[in-house]
Amino acid sequence: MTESTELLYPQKWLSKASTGDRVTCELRMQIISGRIESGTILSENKLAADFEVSRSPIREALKVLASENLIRLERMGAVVIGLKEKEIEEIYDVRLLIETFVFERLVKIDTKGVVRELSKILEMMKVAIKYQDPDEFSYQDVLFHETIIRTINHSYIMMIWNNVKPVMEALILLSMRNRFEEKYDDFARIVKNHQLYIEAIDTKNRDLMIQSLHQNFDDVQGKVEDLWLSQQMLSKGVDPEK
Amino acid sequence: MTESTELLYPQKWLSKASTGDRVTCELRMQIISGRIESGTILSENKLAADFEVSRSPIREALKVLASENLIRLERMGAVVIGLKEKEIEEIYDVRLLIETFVFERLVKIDTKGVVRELSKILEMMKVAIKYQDPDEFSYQDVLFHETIIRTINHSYIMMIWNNVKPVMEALILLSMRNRFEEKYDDFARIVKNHQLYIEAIDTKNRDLMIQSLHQNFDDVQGKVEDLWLSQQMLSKGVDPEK
DNA sequence: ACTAGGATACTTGTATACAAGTATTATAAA
DNA sequence: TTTATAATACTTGTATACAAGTATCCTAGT
Repeated sequence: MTESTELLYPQKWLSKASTGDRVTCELRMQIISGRIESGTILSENKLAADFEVSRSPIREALKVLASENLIRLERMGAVVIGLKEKEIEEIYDVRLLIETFVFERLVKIDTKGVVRELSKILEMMKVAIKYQDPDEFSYQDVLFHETIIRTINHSYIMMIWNNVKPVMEALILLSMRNRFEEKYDDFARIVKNHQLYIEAIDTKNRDLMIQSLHQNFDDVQGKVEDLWLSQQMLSKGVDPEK
Repeated sequence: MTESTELLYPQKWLSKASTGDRVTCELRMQIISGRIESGTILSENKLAADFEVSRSPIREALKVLASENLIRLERMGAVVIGLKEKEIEEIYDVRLLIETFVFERLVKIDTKGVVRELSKILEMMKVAIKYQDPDEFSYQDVLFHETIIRTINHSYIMMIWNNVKPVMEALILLSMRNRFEEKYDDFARIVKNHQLYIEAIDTKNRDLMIQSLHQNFDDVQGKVEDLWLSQQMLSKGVDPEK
């Protein structure tokens, strides 16, 4: 497989990243986007040849992706698992689990600071929409949720977040790029949901928070299937089943 | 630092493990036990010299320990974080989070199989007590909870478990070794709590489950401080404050 | 005495070499 | 034709070499 295909991960996010990190991010995107199909067996040597790097950063990347449940390390080669509907739902479960836990802590502390911070991020998201920059929008979206989580200062919840964050980031990135081209008016709703989330935190309204959290998920999940289909058609022609 | 100190991690659990895994497990135990104090700066070269292996398995170990929040990888060296009270409580949070989630799924499915399996494990735990084998007991204890979690077939919950499991394992291991020497009759209560847990799953009694989960935590947590003190005195003499 | 600058001894990240083990394939014998 | 065996081409795991960057310490100059 020659390297004639373009890179999926935003290069400007990798300005100071190591080769290992670059490989990790790019491989992750290729797996989640479906460019590398699930079931594929990856070999360290082959990947090293494809990426034109040594096995060291490749090994590093595979370890990370395995910890994210995107691949499964076996005796001979790494088997690509990828993200199917089941996995997407599971990630949703985890995110719901994390953020509801976080919310329970948030209602006990002063949230003025974080509300202000979230408002700023939301403004940034609006600007990203205005200038039609899906990558910037995705970055701010992920940052939005990370900011909320970081507030409660819980290192082991943060650990969980750090494990799901890259996958979520990739998922949102792909979804947003797709929608900037087709369903541009979706973004008004997304912004509104985030506004609702901020309000929930500000007023410490538990029900409102759950509601906006679910809606926010629907925003991503609803269009994921479209994404797959387009990606799959792009990569292997037709056959949209199985 | 010459290697005149004995190994903390059960060697028989490492029969087919790679050098990297051995280093990971041993380093984890040394950090959690306090033999390596928090704040210590670890260097790859020094560790490689101490363990008499190359830097490759050391690097692997440090990456894993960093993902478990036991160390923090920085520019020059890895800073040991370790487990203080705060971290222990956080791990407890995560475990409560996971297992309550799991329970909500369990009540919706047939639990005959898992109840039987758990009963078997509990029998094994009793045997381990009878023959005063703290390592075997700890193994079965961890297996008990893993079995519960595995039942719901949720790869991303499993991912979280896989991240906290090694830390919990080490914690339980150290705690149990300590208690086999001093508070032998604690085990009757532990067994009883596990019996309660099984019953909760069998009868799908949510309250009972929460109750036994909390008690089970108290079993571990209650004695953790003793453990620290003994370990700290063992490693650096006196001074039990700060 | 004190500061500036450079040599030195670290650090990590990547590439490469080697060892040991496993799947595959081809060949030879029944 | 089928089966057993041996050679080969993989695989991963570990060790080592090298490059680039950073902290430290020592020296020289003021």
